[in-house]
Amino acid sequence: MSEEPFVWPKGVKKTKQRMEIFAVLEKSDKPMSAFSISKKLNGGTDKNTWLSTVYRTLDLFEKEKIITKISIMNQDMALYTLNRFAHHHYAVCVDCHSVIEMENCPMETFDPNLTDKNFRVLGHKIELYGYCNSCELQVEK
Amino acid sequence: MSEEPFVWPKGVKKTKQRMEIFAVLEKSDKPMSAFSISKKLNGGTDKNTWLSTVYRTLDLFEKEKIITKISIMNQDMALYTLNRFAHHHYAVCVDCHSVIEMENCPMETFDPNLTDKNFRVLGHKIELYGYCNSCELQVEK
DNA sequence: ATTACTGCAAAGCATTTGCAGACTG
DNA sequence: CAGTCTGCAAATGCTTTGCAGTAAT
Repeated sequence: MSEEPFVWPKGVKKTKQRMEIFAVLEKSDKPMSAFSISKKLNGGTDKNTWLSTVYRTLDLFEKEKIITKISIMNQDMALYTLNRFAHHHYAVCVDCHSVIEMENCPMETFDPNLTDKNFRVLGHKIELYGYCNSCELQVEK
Repeated sequence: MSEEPFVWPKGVKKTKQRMEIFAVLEKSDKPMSAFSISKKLNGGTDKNTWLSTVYRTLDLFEKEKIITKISIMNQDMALYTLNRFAHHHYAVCVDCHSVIEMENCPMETFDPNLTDKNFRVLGHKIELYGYCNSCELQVEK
């Protein structure tokens, strides 16, 4: 289940804040926004403090390949998720914006056929959109 | 090649601005940002005017299913493309942000397997990212 | 001690909104 | 003419940045 706990890069200080942010991401099975992370950190309070630190930490983690930043259609905030859980793709409800994980990846069996264009593929991002169960039921309103 | 020219929805006025914005999108084979559209409209000048109208028109077009709004990873601006060209997917250079179109769609032959989760899939969005040819050559810098 | 990090406040930037005047049908 | 649109300017909301004090190594 747990992979190696992950090593702090040298020169990077292991602060309380960073460890807490990591812990929050680790406990969540869904990608989180900077704001929702900071809310968790502040114990539910809406204190705006921390937010810039959260962003800076997320940038750092992303640079260090610890997390992945994803930006979802019609959602104004970026979401972040531990790479441990990465290479998952998501289905997003166009109504309530809830996020469901896809079990497998269409790209596993697909050749994008870009070699003639000299494009070196590093990765990919896939999103489905549609209606989740509860919003589907209310579509007529 | 050309599908039906598309009908203006009733109640929606056919103004000079809207027609020009449509024309710009029609001439471009790549998705464009609101800003780049407005630059084209202003004949290359950086006039900030128009921008809100461009956004409003793009929102309208999107609502009327004339265009599709896409938001690309690590790119802060939304991009818009005529649906006539839609259901294409893109490879984006992580360095210079140039956009290359993919010829075919991995989802054509893929079952996301979400029916058990009661998610009604309306559509999808796929992006590859990596290095385009010219950036690949400069990677060492 | 050094060097990196945090909190705070202020700035940036894409996008949205309010409003009065201008234009379409 | 009536009802929509446009331009302008100001507001919004997420994210970034500068700086002086604080904490990690």
